Amino acid sequence: MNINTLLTHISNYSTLTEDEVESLKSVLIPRPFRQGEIIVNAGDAARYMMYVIDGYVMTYYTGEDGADHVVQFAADGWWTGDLFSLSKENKTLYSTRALSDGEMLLLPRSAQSQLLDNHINIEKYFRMLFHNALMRQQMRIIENNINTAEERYNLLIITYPKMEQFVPQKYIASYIGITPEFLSKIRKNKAGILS
Amino acid sequence: MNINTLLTHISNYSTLTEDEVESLKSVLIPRPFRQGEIIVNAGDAARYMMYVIDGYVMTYYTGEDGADHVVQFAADGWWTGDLFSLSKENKTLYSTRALSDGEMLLLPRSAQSQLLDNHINIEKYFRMLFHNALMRQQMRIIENNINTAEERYNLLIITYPKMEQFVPQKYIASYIGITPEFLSKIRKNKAGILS
DNA sequence: CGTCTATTTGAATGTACTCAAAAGCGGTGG
DNA sequence: CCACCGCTTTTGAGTACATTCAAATAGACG
Repeated sequence: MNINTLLTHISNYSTLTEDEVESLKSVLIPRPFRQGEIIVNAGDAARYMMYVIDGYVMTYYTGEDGADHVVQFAADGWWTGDLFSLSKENKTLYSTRALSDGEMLLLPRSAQSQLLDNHINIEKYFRMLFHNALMRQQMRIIENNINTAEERYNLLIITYPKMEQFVPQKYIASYIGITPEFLSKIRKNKAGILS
Repeated sequence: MNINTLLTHISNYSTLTEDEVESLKSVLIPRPFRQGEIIVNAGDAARYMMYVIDGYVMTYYTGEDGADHVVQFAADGWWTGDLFSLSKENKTLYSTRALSDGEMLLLPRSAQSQLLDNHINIEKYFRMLFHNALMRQQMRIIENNINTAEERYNLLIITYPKMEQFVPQKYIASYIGITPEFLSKIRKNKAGILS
């Protein structure tokens, strides 16, 4: 199992002791996945945090009307899904689906609680991780309010140029909060401008 | 200074030692505020996290066009503003403004770093605080995409009924991402239905 | 009371959605 | 290898949601 990518990621935030590294290694579960596979289903017990080593996944919320709403895309080097694994909630509200073949590491809920309680540097890592994620989400809410759909789309493909190559358009549409039909029209306009 | 409200809040998440309580008390700065006062201005050095003891404040982002966008309201018992005080950034992107007279506790940036490094239970508290805030923000993004402006408004006043009494409508409009004019029309429709 | 700001109202416009149908595309089986 | 199936994307017409701009009204505060 290639845990190095995660250790490198952690080292950007916090310095783990040998002991902490070993404790972490001992509880992570490698989990390969295939394109299209549903890795976690909303309503399941909230069991894992997931760290993507290779490939692409997305996490989405299914509304009362049955429509899916993409919350997050994740590529290698990203944690994803199931923040609720740490909270009081038993069930996760979100589903996670593979957009390509790949592999992730699962960090089980109970093991994570143990790690956090016993290893201050791991606690620190997650504190900083959540803090950064929170700042980004806050900015995303503002950007959603300020920008039109077309501007949100442009921002997305500038920030993550590779995303278009592996994410079906309808999921991109969902992520930026519009219908697939309307995204198609936006793209058509852009093409017209460039030609 | 009334720090008890904060200590109670912390005790919901983490149990502090006597020593930790003393350390925390020693660095908090009471800060009374008056209605309309700008407590923090965007572009200022990111100096404090703020915990509201009494009264109401809001935190907002000023766009390139000069328009303000409300990020968060905070009443007593809420942390607010300036998440960036903990990050690498030197300047805060957000301004904080008092919506009523009241009082807050300031937790200076440097003191907070010290506290987090030296007191695992305080680190744990903030980890859980950020984690909860992150879950809420994620859900807010989804709700913004799913719901119309009218539904977002209804959701807000059901969740925080008292808010209408002290927050000017234009700020509520900003928070839910619409113009003040359109919020006025939404409210007019509701009144019509009720009469 | 007067001034300043917030809110309301209305008309015209722009942005995004719905619904329906057609076209494109990838995989599967014959 | 091709024909078909299911799913995604495109296209268009009609509609709904939300904004802009301008003007009138209402409230707050000194």
